[in-house]
Parts: sequence; structure tokens; C-alpha cells
Amino acid sequence: MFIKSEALEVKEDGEVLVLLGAASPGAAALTPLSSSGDEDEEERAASGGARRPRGAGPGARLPGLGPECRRRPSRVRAVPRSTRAAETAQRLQKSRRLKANNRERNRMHNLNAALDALRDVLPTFPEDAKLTKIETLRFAHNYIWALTETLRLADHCAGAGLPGPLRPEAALLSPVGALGSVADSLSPVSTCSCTGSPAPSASTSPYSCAFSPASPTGSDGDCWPPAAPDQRHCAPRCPVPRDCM
DNA sequence: TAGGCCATCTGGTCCT
DNA sequence: AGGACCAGATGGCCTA
Repeated sequence: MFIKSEALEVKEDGEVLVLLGAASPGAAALTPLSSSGDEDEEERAASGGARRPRGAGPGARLPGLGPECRRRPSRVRAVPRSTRAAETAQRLQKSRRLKANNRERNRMHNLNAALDALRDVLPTFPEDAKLTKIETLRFAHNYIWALTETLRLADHCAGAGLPGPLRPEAALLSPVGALGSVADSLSPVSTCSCTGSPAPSASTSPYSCAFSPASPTGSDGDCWPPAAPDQRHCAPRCPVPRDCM
């Protein structure tokens, strides 16, 4: 339901009647049909069409008519009051809708900005690979879990005096390193057992594809829980280098 | 061309 | 009443 704003530039007798999008912030973009410019146009129409070129309006005299036909042109005022009230209500309703649309648009923009901020702190490979919204959320979920698990395992291994596969200091310095470390710890040969999981459904399988954006809940059948320990191929767009997993 | 992703609109609901 | 939030619908863009 979009039209190019420039397509709405209508001229009649050299006079610009409609020019949408020129003053709006998104003038370069597509302009919704229900933009405020549309309302302006409606406003003008409702006020009796005052901009109509001379001689073209409904009240223009017809040539060749006798004096009895030279009546005053019918006025817009002839519209019943109830109709005008209805029109006013309709305009008010439309105005409210447009404002609500704007708020909703801003709200979604804020949401997207937050998602972008989240993408910024997530390690992806290649660097500029952009995760989709759902991937971002799932990956963030798994990433947080992985970092938590890193800390937990580090504590666990340090307390048990085990050499352990983890090097927490390195892991914390590099998010990807953290992922790799946890991935190592989750491997079948790990000396540290892993019981935690970002998803209840995966609690029985420590070999989860925790570092992919795929759903940890497995609701979409991506890879959670995986069928085999090595599930690095399971994510459609795995943001983490395979070497790190 | 089908499917995925996205932005936007819209009406409903809840809250202040 | 107005705003925030939500979910469904719709259409555009992109890719396999």
C-alpha cells in the first residue's frame, strides 16, 4: 500500500494541487497512502474546495441559461449538520490513527535499535554478517548461557584442582574464546561435566548447538537438542567460526 | 517462483 | 482519553 511520493505530484493549470512527501522526514522513501499529506488534502476538500480554479467549480454559471437559471450556486453548506459531524468525527479518527501509526513505527524502530545494539555485542563470523531478529535473540540467549557456563566450569575446575579444558582468563577476554572454551568443555572428552543448559528441553544433552542462532527450544527443529555431538553444521547461518566450536 | 525476512498498518486490549 | 503493547494482515525485497 505504498506509492512513490513523486508520483503524487499532480498539477492542474500550472498549479500544484498535491505534493506529498516533500516536507516529511521520509520524503525520499515511500509514502504511505495514509500519510498526513493525504489528510491535508482531505482537509482542503472538506473546506469547500476553495483552491478550485475559477470557472471550474460546481457553482460556475452555465452559458446560455436564462435569468431564472442564474441562481446562486448550491453551497457546500447544504450538507446536513449530521453529515458534517460525521465527517469531523471521521477526520478525528483518522488523525488518531495516524498518530498511533507514528508511535507504533517509532516503537518498532526503538526495538530494532535495541536489536542492533544486541547484535553489536554478539560475535559473528564474518564480522559484518547480520543476524536476523530471531537469530539474534536465540544466539544471545545461547551466548549468555555459554558465558555463564564458562564461569561456572572455571569455578568448578579450579575448586576440584583439575587442569580442566578451560582458561577462563582467555575466555573472558574474547567472547569467541569463551564460546570455544565452553564448546570444548561440552565435548564428550571433557573432564568437566556439564549439566546446565539454556533450555529445559536440552537438559539431558550437554552437546547442544549452543552457539548457533538456532532455537534452543527446538521448536523449529533446527538442532536443539542435536542428534550428535558435532552439530556445527546445523545452523543455517552459524555466526561463530566453526574453528571456535 | 516460492519462501524468508522485514516494515508498516491496523484493530484490540490493557494501563495510566 | 490517550498511550503502550501486541498480534494479524499485507506488500516489498531478496535469495536459492
